[in-house]
Amino acid sequence: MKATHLPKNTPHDLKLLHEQVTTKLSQANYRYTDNRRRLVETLARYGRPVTLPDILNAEPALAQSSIYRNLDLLENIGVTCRIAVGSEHAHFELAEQLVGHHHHLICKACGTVQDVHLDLQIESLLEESLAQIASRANFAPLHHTLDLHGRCADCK
Amino acid sequence: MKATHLPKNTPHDLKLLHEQVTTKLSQANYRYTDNRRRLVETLARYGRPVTLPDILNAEPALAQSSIYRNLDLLENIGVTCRIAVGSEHAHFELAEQLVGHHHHLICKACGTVQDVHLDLQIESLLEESLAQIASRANFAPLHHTLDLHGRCADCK
DNA sequence: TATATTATGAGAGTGAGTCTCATTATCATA
DNA sequence: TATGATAATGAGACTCACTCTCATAATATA
Repeated sequence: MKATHLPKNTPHDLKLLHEQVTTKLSQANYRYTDNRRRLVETLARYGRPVTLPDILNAEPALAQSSIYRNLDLLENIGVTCRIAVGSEHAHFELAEQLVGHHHHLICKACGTVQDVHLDLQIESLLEESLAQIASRANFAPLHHTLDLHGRCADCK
Repeated sequence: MKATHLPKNTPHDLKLLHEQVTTKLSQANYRYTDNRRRLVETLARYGRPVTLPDILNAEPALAQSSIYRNLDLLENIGVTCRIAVGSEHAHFELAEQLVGHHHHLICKACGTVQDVHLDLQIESLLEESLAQIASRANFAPLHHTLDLHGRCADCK
């Protein structure tokens, strides 16, 4: 359990984030309750995909069932994203619509996931290549995920 | 290792595959039992990542516990690979050491996973870029996974 | 053949995640 | 501000993919 990244939770970013989430929620006729606000803020503060225990660690007053329920709801309206890493806890983070397209470094030892950005040029080459592959397979592409597995700085 | 593209279940490929698995098993002091042989052959025949129900469907006589146990054992010696797709069943396929590096088309609707190959040139550019990212993050990379999510031909 | 080791299968056990439902909070309208 | 309608919450029961246990069976070695 390492310290959370800080540059992401500046008051300004948080304010903007809350505004965006407010919009998305109200468009779907949902309320931006305290629970949901705390959940979104926790994800923003971590700045990387986290598990339910991570969330509970940051916000022990939240109920497990409510967290899962809200993560599901938020995922459906494009605020949150669930990623399956291994067979243990799922990881959750803010959706790419909010924090931008990125990829993951996944530590085989401690399970921590870290966000990284691919060179834009390679990213677009990749997109192109994937589009070709998809059309060849008669597959309707939505998005891609690219993860690098290995050992993080702390574990290697 | 080019024979892994389409005719995956030709007798010749199967024979070669069994030879490779035999070697790996004996090196680890394990036996190539009937159960394991059937499991490997089933994965080879499917030619794409499959779930436990898929395996049971092809080989109903196998015991669930034995399948999971052997998939675990085979994964540890580099014969098999488990991939986490969603929150439902895990998917299993032959390891890249045996069938070559590849990527996945994952259908959001039916959950089916399909193997695809990326253009070699882009693949190496990607490798390079990922190596850079890893070294910048002081991360020891082992391998990467690239999945395209969307809807398969049958579901779109 | 005898003996030690490894593999198997049936079912019990585990635990992440979901569902239920009674309670509470919030909204809309008068 | 009341009042009724709707949405959200939390505690715990429940599900189900997966793992573990242990008695039995198969295989290897002496």
